[in-house]
Amino acid sequence: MNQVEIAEKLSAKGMRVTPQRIAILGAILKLNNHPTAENIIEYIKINHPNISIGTVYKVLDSFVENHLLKKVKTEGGIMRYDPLPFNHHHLYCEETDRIEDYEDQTLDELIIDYFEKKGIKNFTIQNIQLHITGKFKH
Amino acid sequence: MNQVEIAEKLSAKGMRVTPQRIAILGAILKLNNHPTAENIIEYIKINHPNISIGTVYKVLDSFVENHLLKKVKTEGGIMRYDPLPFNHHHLYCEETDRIEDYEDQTLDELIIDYFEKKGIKNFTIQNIQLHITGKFKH
DNA sequence: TACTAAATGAGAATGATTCTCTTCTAAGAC
DNA sequence: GTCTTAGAAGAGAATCATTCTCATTTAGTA
Repeated sequence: MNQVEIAEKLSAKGMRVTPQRIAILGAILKLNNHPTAENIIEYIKINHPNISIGTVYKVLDSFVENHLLKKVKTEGGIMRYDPLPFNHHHLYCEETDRIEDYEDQTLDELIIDYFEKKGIKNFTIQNIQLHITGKFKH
Repeated sequence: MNQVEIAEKLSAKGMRVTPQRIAILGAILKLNNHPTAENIIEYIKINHPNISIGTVYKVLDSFVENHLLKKVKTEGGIMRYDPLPFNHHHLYCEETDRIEDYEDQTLDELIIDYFEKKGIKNFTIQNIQLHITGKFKH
């Protein structure tokens, strides 16, 4: 996704298009590894040494608010970010701290069907996400 | 679970039985809401005002290492803890920050069967956990 | 081109967690 | 029951991740 496309995404969300925001969203898409704020800061420092840490945190928050990003569920401590807007699942490797997206429409349908029939007492489901832990083979 | 049972659990894991450890694990079981370290500290301060914050963090870490607790997957920032040792799923209410355990053996079998047949390319599955977000009705 | 509300930069502040060093104690040996 | 000691705890400093504050800059509209 190039800068023009990113700018369009921002506009579409009613957000001002600033070089910092383009850089930050671009970094996340390029890194493509559910990065932490620190990963993102390190990455953009190369081409944008003047973007401040506070700005990165504020921009990330505004992206989450505007549904351009989602925070990844991890075991706490440090936030990680996910640019994929549509629902998907995650593969976690605890050894390497690597998180990969996992999409499986057949399984989605299976689970959605199951809960349409069964439901959960006293609970209205809004989203279902699988977190699969294990090991990557490479 | 009373103090004797907690002590037995600690012994069974080869851990020294100390009043602090009994108090901390007891608090988590009593709170029964995937508490943060701060929640736990506040709770045990009532009956154990001298247990230090550093101790609580160290004890929590040792419980995780010894499989007495698991860290809950959340969207980062603050760690929460889960005393249930066997696999289960979680219901998340983002409005209230409430997390409830969800067990569904039928669904477990369905998903395990599915992955036994299908598998995931380049990935060895170790555990599958559902994270269901939505709203509690009370 | 001018204007201004929104965004950014920079660094201080905050909160959550980890670290360090001294003191205490659980549990094993006798 | 006493002694010993490795492991645990207490206390507070240190670190880290994130948030806050205020002055300055700027995107986008008129």
